[in-house]
Amino acid sequence: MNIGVASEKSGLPSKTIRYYEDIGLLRPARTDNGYRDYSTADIHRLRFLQRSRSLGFSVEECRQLLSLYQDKDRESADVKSIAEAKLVEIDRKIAELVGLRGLLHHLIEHCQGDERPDCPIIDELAGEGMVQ
Amino acid sequence: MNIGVASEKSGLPSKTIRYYEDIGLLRPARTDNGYRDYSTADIHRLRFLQRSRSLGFSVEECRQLLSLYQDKDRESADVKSIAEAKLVEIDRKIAELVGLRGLLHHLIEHCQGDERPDCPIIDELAGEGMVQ
DNA sequence: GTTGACCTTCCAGCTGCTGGAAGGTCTAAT
DNA sequence: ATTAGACCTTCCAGCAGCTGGAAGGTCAAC
Repeated sequence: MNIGVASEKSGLPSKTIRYYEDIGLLRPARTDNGYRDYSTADIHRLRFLQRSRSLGFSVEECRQLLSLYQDKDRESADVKSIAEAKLVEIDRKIAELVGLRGLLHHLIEHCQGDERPDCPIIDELAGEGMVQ
Repeated sequence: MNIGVASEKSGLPSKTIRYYEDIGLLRPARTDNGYRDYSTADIHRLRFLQRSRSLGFSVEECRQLLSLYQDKDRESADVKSIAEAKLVEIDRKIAELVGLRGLLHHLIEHCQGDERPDCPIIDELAGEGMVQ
């Protein structure tokens, strides 16, 4: 299978697939003309990568998960601990964004949004607002 | 004021302050020896940048906000629209993370986390799980 | 035989810094 | 007067995770 087909089947751009190869995530065979030749197992790996990346795992985490995926003797505890760490991280990010959202929303509510120069958003950013 | 003092007063690392100068966000004076010399107005700008960055605005958005900050004839509507766009973006990010969190949580709940190789997390990433 | 769609490699750039090297300057203690 | 150290300067390189583009090889159809 050429890279274009692999791209279509995995949902990853060709560029990304080549990049994953560059950083050693997978090594497809090559045909005589030098084209990459993907097996169905390769496609499974690519789809696995696509899914784990879109679930928010870093490339390095994906590397670990992929090796666990390919390891028939893996312990599910190994996978679970990676996933749990990621969950904690996601929770932290959500909390941060929710805090940000609250502050921004508050500022927008208090801004007239008219043609005058008075603006509580600017005041806050300048450190003169009521929200410290 | 030397860059070290400016760093302390603004809460930004010296490296970052130099970087902001590189990309044209501010141009401090220089003393005879070539050292950067920050005025109190510069410190205000740096604090403004620090706050807007930590509120999640991109450097380019900060550039716009900073020019509005320095524009005495600005219209608050201009600032409000930037802030509102950012709010929409934050909401989108939160929704995405919450979705992610749900899926990951679900997977973790169903994983034994023991010494056996069966693992629904891996199964899902491989595209064999019940969550598509 | 030529067009156009594919494929290859390599190099550069994106965001927003951060680290480090190599060197100049200033201050305070000896 | 010297010297240690804490500052400052510039420049170059790298982080993640791609993405774009150039320059060229290959293949299938017309």
